[in-house]
Amino acid sequence: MFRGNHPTRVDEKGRLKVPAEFKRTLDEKYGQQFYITSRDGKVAEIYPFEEWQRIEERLAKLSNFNPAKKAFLMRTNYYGQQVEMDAQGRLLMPQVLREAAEIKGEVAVMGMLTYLEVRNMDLARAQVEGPLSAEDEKTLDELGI
Amino acid sequence: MFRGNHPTRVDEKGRLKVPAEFKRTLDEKYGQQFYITSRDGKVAEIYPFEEWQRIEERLAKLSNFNPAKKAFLMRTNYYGQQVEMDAQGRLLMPQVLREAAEIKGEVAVMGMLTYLEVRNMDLARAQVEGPLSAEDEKTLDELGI
DNA sequence: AACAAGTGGTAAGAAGTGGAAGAAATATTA
DNA sequence: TAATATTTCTTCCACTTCTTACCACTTGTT
Repeated sequence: MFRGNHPTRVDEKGRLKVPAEFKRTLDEKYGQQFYITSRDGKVAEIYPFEEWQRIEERLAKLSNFNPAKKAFLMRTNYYGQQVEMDAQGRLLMPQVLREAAEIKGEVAVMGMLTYLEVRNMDLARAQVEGPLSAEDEKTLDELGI
Repeated sequence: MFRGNHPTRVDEKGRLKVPAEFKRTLDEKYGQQFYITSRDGKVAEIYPFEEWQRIEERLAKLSNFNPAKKAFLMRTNYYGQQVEMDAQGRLLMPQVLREAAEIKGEVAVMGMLTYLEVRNMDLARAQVEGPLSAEDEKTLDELGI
């Protein structure tokens, strides 16, 4: 299960160094194959291939004419590529995605339990600056968080 | 149950010495694993891992599209890391969080019953200086406090 | 004085980085 | 169209930096 933020770098060749903490989990639970994509072009998503296949299975239950399925596949196919980790623990990020999400230099790699999200560090920081809205605090308060 | 303020220090390597008083409770009730994060970037929160999982369970009840859940997870994921205590009773604070909340040198560790809050000592002092606002006093008065 | 708590340093190994060599793809020219 | 040149991409190797686990000392407390 992936949790928390482990900052890392993407070099000029577009290779993302997988943070050691996440790599340990990947090595013991998954293979070397990954599917890297995005559903909005702002955040890159790294799926161990086995996890991506689960998503495909769920999609298979929907008709090929289902608009949500078509829209989702259009996006994930556009940004996506199957990628293998190299011997140094790096992943080559798809170029279209790198350009769309400004994935270069310092990036935040955030654990989303079953997969990883990659964001441009500056954009991520900007997004979390400032307090939660009063409305959001109320929702969380009701849950006892 | 954690209560009160036990000041301690964070060394240049970012290691926070857990005050003995809190460590006793941690040793007898919890494991060595912690989730350290923040919801506002101003105050670090240290959760025994078991306690953090409870929060995750409560969040699981909300839809992934719930704005409060999204905002909360974005922040806690951005600042957060899973951390293990070393043999000397120290916790390595995540670097992004140290920088955001100015966690270095003298800090206040305050017991929040199920978890701990860590603040830069100077900022904490400034925050408690001066009297309570008239509005706050009124609220408390109505409760008979 | 003895023990618990807190602090600092170090060295081995892990993590991270850059670059060179080889392979593949594309372009160029006869 | 085929042969060759050029460029881009990819894989692999070697070096450097940094982390972290451990050890040892200092300070404080009972």
